[in-house]
Amino acid sequence: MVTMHDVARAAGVSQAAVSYAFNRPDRLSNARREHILKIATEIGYAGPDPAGRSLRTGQAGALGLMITDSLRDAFDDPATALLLRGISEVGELAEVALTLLPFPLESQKIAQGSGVLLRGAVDGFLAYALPEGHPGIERVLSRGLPVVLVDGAPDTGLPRVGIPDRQAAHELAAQVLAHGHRRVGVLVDRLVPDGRAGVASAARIIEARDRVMSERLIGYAAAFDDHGDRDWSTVTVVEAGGVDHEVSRRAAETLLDAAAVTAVIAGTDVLALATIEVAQGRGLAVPDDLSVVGFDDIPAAEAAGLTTVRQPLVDKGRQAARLLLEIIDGGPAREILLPVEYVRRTSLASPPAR
Amino acid sequence: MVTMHDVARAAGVSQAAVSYAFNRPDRLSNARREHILKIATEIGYAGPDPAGRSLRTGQAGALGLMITDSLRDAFDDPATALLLRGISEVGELAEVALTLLPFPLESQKIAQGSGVLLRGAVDGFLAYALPEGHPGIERVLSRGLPVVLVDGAPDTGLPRVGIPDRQAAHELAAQVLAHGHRRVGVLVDRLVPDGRAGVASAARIIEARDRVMSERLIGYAAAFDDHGDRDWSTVTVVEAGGVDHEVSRRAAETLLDAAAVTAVIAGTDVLALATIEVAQGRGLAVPDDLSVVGFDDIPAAEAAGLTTVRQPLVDKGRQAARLLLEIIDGGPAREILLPVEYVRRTSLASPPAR
DNA sequence: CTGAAAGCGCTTACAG
DNA sequence: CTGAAAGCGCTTACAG
Repeated sequence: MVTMHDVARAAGVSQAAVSYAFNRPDRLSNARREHILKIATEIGYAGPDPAGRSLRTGQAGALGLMITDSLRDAFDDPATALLLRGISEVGELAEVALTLLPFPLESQKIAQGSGVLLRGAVDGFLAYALPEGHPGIERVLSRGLPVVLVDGAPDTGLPRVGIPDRQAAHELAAQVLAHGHRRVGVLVDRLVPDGRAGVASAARIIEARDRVMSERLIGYAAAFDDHGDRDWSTVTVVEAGGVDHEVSRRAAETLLDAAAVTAVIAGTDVLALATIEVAQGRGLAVPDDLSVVGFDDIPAAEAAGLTTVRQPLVDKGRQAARLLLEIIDGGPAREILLPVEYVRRTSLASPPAR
Repeated sequence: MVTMHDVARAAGVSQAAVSYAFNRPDRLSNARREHILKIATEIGYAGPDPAGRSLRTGQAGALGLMITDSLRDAFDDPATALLLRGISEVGELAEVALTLLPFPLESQKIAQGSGVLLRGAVDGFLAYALPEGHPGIERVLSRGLPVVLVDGAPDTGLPRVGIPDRQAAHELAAQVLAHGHRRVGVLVDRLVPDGRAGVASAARIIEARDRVMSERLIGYAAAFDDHGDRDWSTVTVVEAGGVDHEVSRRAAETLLDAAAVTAVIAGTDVLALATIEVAQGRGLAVPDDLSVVGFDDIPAAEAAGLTTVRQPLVDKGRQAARLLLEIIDGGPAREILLPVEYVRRTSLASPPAR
């Protein structure tokens, strides 16, 4: 490997001069600088080795991304894709790399202290939708690196970017109830990251560790409480156990099999769109036979006429990356709450006159 | 910052012992190891600092991903998402991180030697669909790190994972012609990464620097040549200038405005699906009024009944990541060609009897 | 504007 | 099974 030292010798200058040639053009005369750069190219030196620089400066030049359990899911989910877009936009501007950290599911590995989480050379972490009590957060915190939560628990004291999930869900469910629906089903992607799927018991709902889903559920339930004559306890909640299209469809099937509902409140647009598909496959017209509402307003929601809650997904990514960069630079930890908006389209109507 | 040295002092052992406690459990007695680990936790040492380890071992523990110009696009494109899934699957297994390298569009920056491309701490690069002559490749190569091309030029001598684009395109176009189409239009995402959109001149097609698109064009043209009575020169080729849904739709509009075609051969499924949308918006039935074929077989293709070419997108990612890992480990550079398959659905039929 | 020197945190070959 | 020592490639405070 050609090092700075080699270039310095070949160019007849000190090692410091070579470093300056690459990093501090102002500290060298132009001629000197160009001479050094020319020699460097000649002997095949591509520039300072990141490992050396990183050790010396204490900066990695990269942001770590902790995404739920598996990266696989991340690339499957439209909402996540938009978030990543916002994050990478900022990363690009700031010229920092984005490091996706594979997250071994076996928490034993994480706890042991092995794993990329601890070895990844990053300056800080963005933790996306990590379930509560996930050992990853703790380990990362123990490295002493800044962490910004995205869609995480609102009460940890950690800097965080999110939306008012509970209120938005409340408002949305209120709309559904205002249309007169009495037999309502709810779909969530997952409550506890154990892959379990199917009708969720009350206990399961209480032990939910995915804070975003649980906040939304609280919002839905609150809307029922507002009405004296609607009973949240009659609502069937089905958990998909994942975020992909396949499990979403299956969850919709389970719900439609389990209860004769006139409206489905889906915790995400992906679930809502899968529900519309499944309903239509069963010959149910949306919204005439079945109303469906979602959450997120992913791009595909519009074409499907889905009534939903819009959250600024790309902007959430941007804000999160900026906040992390700020904190790395010594800025204060703070919480950013982004605005949401009820989007009325055509998938919500009054229940069919039976 | 708490270092290994601090732990060693606190535990009353040598620095080497601390290193062993974390990296080579077999070189220490169990009691000793546990004592060290306990002390480490007590004084807040989370494990070896990646920067130090990286400098010492010469390994970064991360794979770099070079994706066209902007990461933004990557998260927009279903085919890329599947590729990333395959890559991350392997990364997860091998416990290496995936570093997305923001790619400044201004090639000046790259040429200057600044930029994350040179600073990113990675052990090798996966270069995805990089246009020919892109300065990034050269710079990265100059770092002396292994590079695996994914969907790149087939004749650079660099290790590469791809598919037989030309033959597959040839076969697909042959199917279109066999159905009797004479007025055919072609859609490509981009030929030259300058964002230009619209009808592509012959010169523009020749100067194409996106090798995948140009290979597919060659295949299409070859199919025309096979037929004595079809003239490739009458084919209108429209370039979208990007990969997202919006520009894809616009390209379809441009094509349908420019020529009265009975069939559209789209260079990607995203373009094909956009074409179907636009056609239906104009009151054209697919395939009765207009046949459309795509390329890739992304998940959405099936529901749309799109006739296309299936390529194993996830597997392409897996193979590429594995190959890069192999080469980093000293394995030989080689080329992997993945199989493709013509997928007949309903979007291709005979042209309407006029 | 330039150079000599220290040291960032770690791993490993070596000697015991 | 254990420890002392070297050195990975770099940047920067300091002295000139």
